[in-house]
Amino acid sequence: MPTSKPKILAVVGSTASGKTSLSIALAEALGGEIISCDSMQLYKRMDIGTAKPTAEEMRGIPHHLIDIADPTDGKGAAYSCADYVKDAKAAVRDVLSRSKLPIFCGGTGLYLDAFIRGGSFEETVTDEALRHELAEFAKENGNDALHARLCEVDTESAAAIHPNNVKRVIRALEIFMTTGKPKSLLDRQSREVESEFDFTVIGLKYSNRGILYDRIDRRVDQMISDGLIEETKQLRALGVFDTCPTAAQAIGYKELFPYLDGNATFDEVVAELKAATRRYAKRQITWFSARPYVQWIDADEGENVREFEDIVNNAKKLFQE
RNA sequence: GCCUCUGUAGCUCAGUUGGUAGAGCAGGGGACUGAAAAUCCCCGUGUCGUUGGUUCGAUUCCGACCGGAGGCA
Repeated sequence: MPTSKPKILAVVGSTASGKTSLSIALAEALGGEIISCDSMQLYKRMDIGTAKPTAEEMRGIPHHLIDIADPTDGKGAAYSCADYVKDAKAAVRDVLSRSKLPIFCGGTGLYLDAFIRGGSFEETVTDEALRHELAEFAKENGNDALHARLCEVDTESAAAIHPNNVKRVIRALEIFMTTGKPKSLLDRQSREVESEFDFTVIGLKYSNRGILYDRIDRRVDQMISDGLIEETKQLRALGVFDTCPTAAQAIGYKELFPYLDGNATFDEVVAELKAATRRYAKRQITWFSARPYVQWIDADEGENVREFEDIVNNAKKLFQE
């Protein structure tokens, strides 16, 4: 006889879709606390560029899994999806212990997906030296040669990963070489475990992509006037982008380097940052659209963004059904 | 005013020794459970500035005109 599972809410959507304010309004309305699901906001010091909610925006709602890793301590680099699943589980228990509703909010689809699907990962394995070695192998012998090596030990993963996707091929090989088990087997095992939670996942959707892109443009301009350039200089001075490869991937900083180095104009670099953010939004939309568990609500209607209150009410209705 | 260069995809440009054209970027679609704001895959018809001429056939050659860049007494 299965006992009823604890209910959990999640708000997803692309960058600049408005999920942060929606999640906070829902937390206020439903007595919840936010569990961030963002691979970049979890880093300390990276505030403006990651659009981390400010204390004012949080409106007193507790936020979890923000500022939990320090990109300057050298260890932040190792943070992975597996760590996230572990940390999220602890955060959910913590929130539930206070009889509050855990509300996930974030755009890192992989992290949320891994958590929702349940299951757990084997000991996190990362071997920088091995990665480097495999990358060299691919460079010297070609992508296909590296892919062939994966094919020998894990046909299933090899079939699922394009030979040119070297990063993924390396990761699959790394998993096999450090755990002795093929990634495809581990994935299958984790799929057999059912989630211990009852999830409602709400996605914010813009039928009119132009509206979303305008929001992105405006948000980038806002970040600039909030001091993004200064923040980038500080993070750079701290060596964040050299010592923390994951943080170095964040959109919002690396795009500005050419300007800071005098190799591009300010306008060029801002345009590039906007374009990079648009591309990211597109990838997020593709990802979330393919998740069967997402229930979509419209954020826009024709040429306009809908009333925030309507959006909140629709989300509440979906959760309570 | 004269001379030279230039006008091709939303942008930057390549090309056709005359048989209606192709790259990069942007954009669109997609994949993805262990680095994911990352990584990877697929998608290119556009009055070839306008208008006359030569030609079986012109975006390509010639002329004029219009726009842009540079040079010269």
